[in-house]
Amino acid sequence: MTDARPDVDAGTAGPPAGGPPDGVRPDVTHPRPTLDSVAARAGVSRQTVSNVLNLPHLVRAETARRVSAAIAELGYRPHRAAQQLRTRRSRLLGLRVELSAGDKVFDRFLHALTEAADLRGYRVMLYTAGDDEAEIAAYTELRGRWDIDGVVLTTTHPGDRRTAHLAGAGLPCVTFGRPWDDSDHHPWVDVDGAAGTAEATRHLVGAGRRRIAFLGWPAGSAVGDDRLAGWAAAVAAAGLPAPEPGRSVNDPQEARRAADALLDTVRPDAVVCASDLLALGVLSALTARGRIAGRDVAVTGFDDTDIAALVGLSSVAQPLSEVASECARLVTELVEDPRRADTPERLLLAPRLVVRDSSSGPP
Amino acid sequence: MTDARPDVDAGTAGPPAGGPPDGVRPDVTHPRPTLDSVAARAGVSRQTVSNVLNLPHLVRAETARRVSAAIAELGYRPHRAAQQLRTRRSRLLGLRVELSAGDKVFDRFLHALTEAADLRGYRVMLYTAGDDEAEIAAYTELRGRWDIDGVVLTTTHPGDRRTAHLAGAGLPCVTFGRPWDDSDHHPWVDVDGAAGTAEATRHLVGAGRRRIAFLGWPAGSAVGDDRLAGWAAAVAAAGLPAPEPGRSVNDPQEARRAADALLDTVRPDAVVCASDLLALGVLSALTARGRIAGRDVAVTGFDDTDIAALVGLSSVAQPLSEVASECARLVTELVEDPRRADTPERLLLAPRLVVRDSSSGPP
DNA sequence: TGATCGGCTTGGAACGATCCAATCGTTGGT
DNA sequence: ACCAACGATTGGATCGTTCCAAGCCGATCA
Repeated sequence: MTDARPDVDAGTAGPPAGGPPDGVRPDVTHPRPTLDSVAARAGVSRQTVSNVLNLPHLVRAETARRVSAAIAELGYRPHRAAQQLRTRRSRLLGLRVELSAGDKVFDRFLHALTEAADLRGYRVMLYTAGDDEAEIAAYTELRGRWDIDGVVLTTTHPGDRRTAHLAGAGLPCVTFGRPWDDSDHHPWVDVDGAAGTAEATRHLVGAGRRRIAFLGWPAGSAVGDDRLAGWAAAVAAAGLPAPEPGRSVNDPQEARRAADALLDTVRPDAVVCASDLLALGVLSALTARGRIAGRDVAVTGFDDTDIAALVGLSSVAQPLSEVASECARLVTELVEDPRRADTPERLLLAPRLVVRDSSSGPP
Repeated sequence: MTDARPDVDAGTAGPPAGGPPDGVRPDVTHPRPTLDSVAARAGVSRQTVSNVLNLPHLVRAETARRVSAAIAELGYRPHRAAQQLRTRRSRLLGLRVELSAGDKVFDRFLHALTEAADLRGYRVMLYTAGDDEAEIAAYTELRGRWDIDGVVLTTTHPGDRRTAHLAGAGLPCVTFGRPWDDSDHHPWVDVDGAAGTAEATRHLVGAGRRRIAFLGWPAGSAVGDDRLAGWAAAVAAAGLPAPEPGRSVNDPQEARRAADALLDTVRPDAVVCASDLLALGVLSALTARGRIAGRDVAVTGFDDTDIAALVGLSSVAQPLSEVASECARLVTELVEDPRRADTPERLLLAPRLVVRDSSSGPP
């Protein structure tokens, strides 16, 4: 349930009592309660009921009590469509549904965002788009026809034109992901990837590792460069060497090859990886040469996917619930007070390392 | 955000072209076009415009043309909230967002459903619920306040009380998943698990395997029993023995143990598994004893998850796009013509085996 | 020619909420 | 005791669409 208000509903206690399978009364018979019917019952006017709900300070306590009772008895709930027609607010947030790469990250974000939005009286409405241009085209429809109040964007990248369009259309938005170029005139929430790899690196240093390599994606990826930077800074801070990083795209075969090359050339006693999939490549390469992850070479991944838990891989976990609830907060605040657009908030949240066998053996 | 893609900038083609970043006109100045403004422009009445859109056969061709032109010029789009207020139809479908088990199944279904619904002029709205009772409680809010037209349920199970409640409340629904007990007075779409394991079994028979075992979940799981039945039927049809099935919950360690036991006692030359995770247990057990999957023992999984593709595991894939589009069709048809509730459609779609190395070597 | 019929078209009412201006009832000041 | 000021409450208008019953018009038929 969503509402924080005193809604009765009841319906719970009573046993099914046999007979037709509805503890729920078929509301078809009873017409839906409206402001007027509540007002009639409480012996006040329509507007007073509305005030009780929206501007309680205008109503005398005694009156408010009577009205609340009537609301509860009738099971009244304001009708969104009517509110929306009058106020031009839908309390609907748009979210583009992505085919995630199998890491449950988007899934979990989606779940958390739905809950966080719910707490604020908003709902998440989905849309799809083949690419950014299609998404930009979809905004017209989403705004004009469905009247969404705001948008949550999830995969920012350099040269992202979406936020500029949204700003131009006056549609509030937040991004999960920082803007990777200058255009940051919108609020955003992101996870500090560099802090994550840095924490992983420090953990390895603390475990006695001295030759810590990095396996990342090809240079030029914003997210990837960020994660690399964290490792580089941490090894430098520890006074350790920073061997040339390995590079691979996110593909099992390719990752395995890159891991092999890295093990051969660098001969590290630990590898920090930019993703769990890359880390799996390292684990596989280690197994193939009869070496044991966590004992011979420590390995860490990134994103704390199911696979990581499955194979005992230490991994950096993103605080997705927090990200989602901040996204919900920022975008709804912007909806409810557009002046905030002038001073957008930016949040960089710290991830946290989940330690498993792959990094906890003796050095 | 996280994104596993190493996205190089690209920056696409078009230069920002300088100037303010909006090809979009700020509609703030021009008030939103309404039926009335379109009517004025076309020189007809409000209702005629509405008829052009909703009941075109009532309007003379020439008039319709004029009206259409006016609609196009003004960029008019009917306002959902107003329509909804009048017609009591929101064109919103509710879907409970689940924390899936890491197999991308729910993700892909979600994406496909959003697209399929879109094609029919509907949108998917998300909600969460801790358990079925909470979900049932949420219906009141979703229906009464958000006015959703229908619900798509995704994880049916024996003793599922949700559909009965929805029927009682008169809220249309479809389930992805057949009802596992008698109460099937609602349309549903499901994937024929038995057909899937049967196909996998026949494939193994065709590849020369003669001692085909089954590794499933503990008895009593509806989905699991179904998948087992397909295997049992197929081995029987081939005149092969049906060894006692192995049983394990969906846990890596446990699956490995069960696989070991199965290999020891049954000594099969092929194993059909009820899930990819169980199949991974078999693969792991094989590797540990120096035997090669696909050559010594053929293995198939179920669900065609990423992991299956990753390790070259043959797996039964569900036709999720089709499931989603049928779900969308069934629920929207029900919304638009409630009489169909008397004769609910039921669809059992056949999955398809994706053959990989784990089952394609010589017997 | 005038009444009848059907096809299009029309304006008014309704959906259920909020905004607004006006009203009512108290209280306080003089 | 009267008026002003203020707080609480009221009825009417409004958002943009669809439903409804009535109206207009030209064509058909007696």
